[in-house]
Amino acid sequence: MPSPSIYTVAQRAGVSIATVSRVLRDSGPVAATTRERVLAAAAELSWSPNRLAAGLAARVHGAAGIVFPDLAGPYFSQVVLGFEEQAVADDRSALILATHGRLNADEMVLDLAARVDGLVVMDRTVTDEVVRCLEGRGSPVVLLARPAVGATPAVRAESLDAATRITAHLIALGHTRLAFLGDPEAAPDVDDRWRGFLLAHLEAGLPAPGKPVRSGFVQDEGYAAGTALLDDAARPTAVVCANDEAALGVYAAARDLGLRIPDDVAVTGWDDIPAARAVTPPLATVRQPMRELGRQAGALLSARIAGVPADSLTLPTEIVLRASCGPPANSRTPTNRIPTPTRRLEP
Amino acid sequence: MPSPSIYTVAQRAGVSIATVSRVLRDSGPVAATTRERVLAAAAELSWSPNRLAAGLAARVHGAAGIVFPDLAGPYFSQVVLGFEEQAVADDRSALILATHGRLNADEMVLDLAARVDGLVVMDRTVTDEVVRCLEGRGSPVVLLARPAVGATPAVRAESLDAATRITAHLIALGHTRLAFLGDPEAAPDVDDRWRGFLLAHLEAGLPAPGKPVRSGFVQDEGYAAGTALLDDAARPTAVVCANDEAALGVYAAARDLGLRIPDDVAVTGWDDIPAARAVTPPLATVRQPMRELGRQAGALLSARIAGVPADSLTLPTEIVLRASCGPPANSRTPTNRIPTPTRRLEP
DNA sequence: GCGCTCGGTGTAAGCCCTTACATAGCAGTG
DNA sequence: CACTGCTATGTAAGGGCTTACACCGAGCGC
Repeated sequence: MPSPSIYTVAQRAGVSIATVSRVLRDSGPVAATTRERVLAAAAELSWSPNRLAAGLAARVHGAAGIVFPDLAGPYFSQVVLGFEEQAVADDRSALILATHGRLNADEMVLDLAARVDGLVVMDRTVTDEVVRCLEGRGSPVVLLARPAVGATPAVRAESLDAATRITAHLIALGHTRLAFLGDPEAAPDVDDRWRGFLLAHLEAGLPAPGKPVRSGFVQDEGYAAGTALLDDAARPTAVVCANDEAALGVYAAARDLGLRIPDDVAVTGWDDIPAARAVTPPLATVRQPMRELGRQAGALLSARIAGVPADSLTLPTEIVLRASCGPPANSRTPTNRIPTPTRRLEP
Repeated sequence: MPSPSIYTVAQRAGVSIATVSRVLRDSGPVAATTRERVLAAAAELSWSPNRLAAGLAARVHGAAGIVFPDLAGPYFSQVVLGFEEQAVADDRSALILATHGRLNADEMVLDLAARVDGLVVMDRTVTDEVVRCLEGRGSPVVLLARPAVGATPAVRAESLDAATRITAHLIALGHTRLAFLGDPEAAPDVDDRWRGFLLAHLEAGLPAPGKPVRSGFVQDEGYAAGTALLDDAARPTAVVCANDEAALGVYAAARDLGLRIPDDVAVTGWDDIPAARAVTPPLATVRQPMRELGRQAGALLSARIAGVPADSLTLPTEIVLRASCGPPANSRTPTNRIPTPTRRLEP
């Protein structure tokens, strides 16, 4: 038995397919009794309209996609979840695409674009070139955690200023040998954090720090980089990490080297993942509104899909000072927060 | 200018639309020179076939979906990522749907089913009823981390045995007052863990333990539950947690209550998330192949979509003993692993 | 030379909807 | 009572692709 179609339902309800469509989409007037009959017929056949056909006719996909490098750690998960929430709120399905190492990322993204009404593109997953190509083909794009491209808006969390200030805080505590752990080339946000780190040195009149100690976003890489960095008599007294998970790797490295945090080495992270509060000492970090980033990107995308031009947006971050960056180890609930203001980028 | 269609391309290449389709789908014979011309025409117009139309004609969505409760923590992220990998490998897009608290989950899942070729359904997101309904409508389903339903197969990680053994390990260390932290009603897997916990008591001839201390999967809930549990003179000497994040919440609770792990209280988790190795002392836990769960579910789904009947599958877990569960605190690299065998459920 | 097989191509019939436009009935006007 | 203005419904034209089937010419065995 072939699955029922709008024709089957129309026949059973004794109306035309146009009326069935009207009932379902609630477009155009339908008599109450007719509506009942149609609904009943649809229920009896347990029919639901074929999305493919509906989309084809209406020229709409009813779906939005998000492209991200990986789903490693809370940051990406939360962003994706925020995006999904917004998509559902806008009555769209959410498609995901992780590029990881995949070399044909461009191709995959282009392919994905053919099945959605718009796309959120994170980080360095694809080149600006591809973004322009997408827009050229009529796919609205919103960038996330990377700079705007032409008329394509970007949603970001403030990084530069927060990085400057958390570094300045460490310097104010007396640290003079600081290291940055992370890879500025891995993501635009990390580059901002690195530049803030540099800026704080400049502003404090300190000599320029050493090059970044390259590390990815995962704990294992933080452990490896942290071990290399700290297993040295000339080790820094403070390590500013590009994200919390790498910082947790440094925690493990310090523990395995017999170093105490913050007495022997101060550590800061970025993101404020839950584990940051579970470790001892609690990890000082910069909180960014991960879920909100995804949600806002989704909302901007919806606007663009609707034809409304959208401006770029920078969400505020919040410095969260905790015991890992130097306050006496005996302080019990070190959660002072210094908010930074929201700001909108000029178009 | 309307976007190009297969007709535009055919015209430009001087062939019929059938030939264009053949070139693109590589179905049927096409002369090499003709192929070139078509490809060139498509490139010049930067045309790519409309997926909606293609899907409609071929009666295929080229997409698979996964339904999960939330994306909180590494477990769900990794599972989803594994699923995405498999989907891409099978040349399908991945759709996600988080049900969170949303009360109309059933409806949303049914809606999602209308836009994919098959669905992976995790945990208690929807009832068995809905699963049957989906299958009834011709949507293949694979269950994940929940029991099979009729002919719908399930992919799971072994829980009962591992829970029995890690509890037995604690008992062997001399613990007699153990508590289980987690909500057996929250997820079938947690229920298995709870039953394993009970079983170990039985086997050891210990009196039945108290009821589970209810807690969700997130750290904050673990903290709250842990605080309530430990802030009591009659506190247990060991806490078996339903997952690592809740266990990390217990870590924070213990710290805030001035209790030492494992001297004052032993703690175990579940999942073996990266942070389990970063905390001090390292967290003993049960590793489950999170990514692999998602991948296998995706693979089974592909099989079912292809019309191949698929059997349920249980993946092995691995007990990872670390300092949190009792070995002297000075032991440095406590990573003994006790593997459990893979097994297949009989159909 | 003759029918045959077969590679290469075109024709046209769907796939299942949405929606502009046409039609019909009916209550309310002047 | 003809006419207007609705509301309720039907008709039919797509939307952009896949694919069964028909067709045509060329190489081939005999």
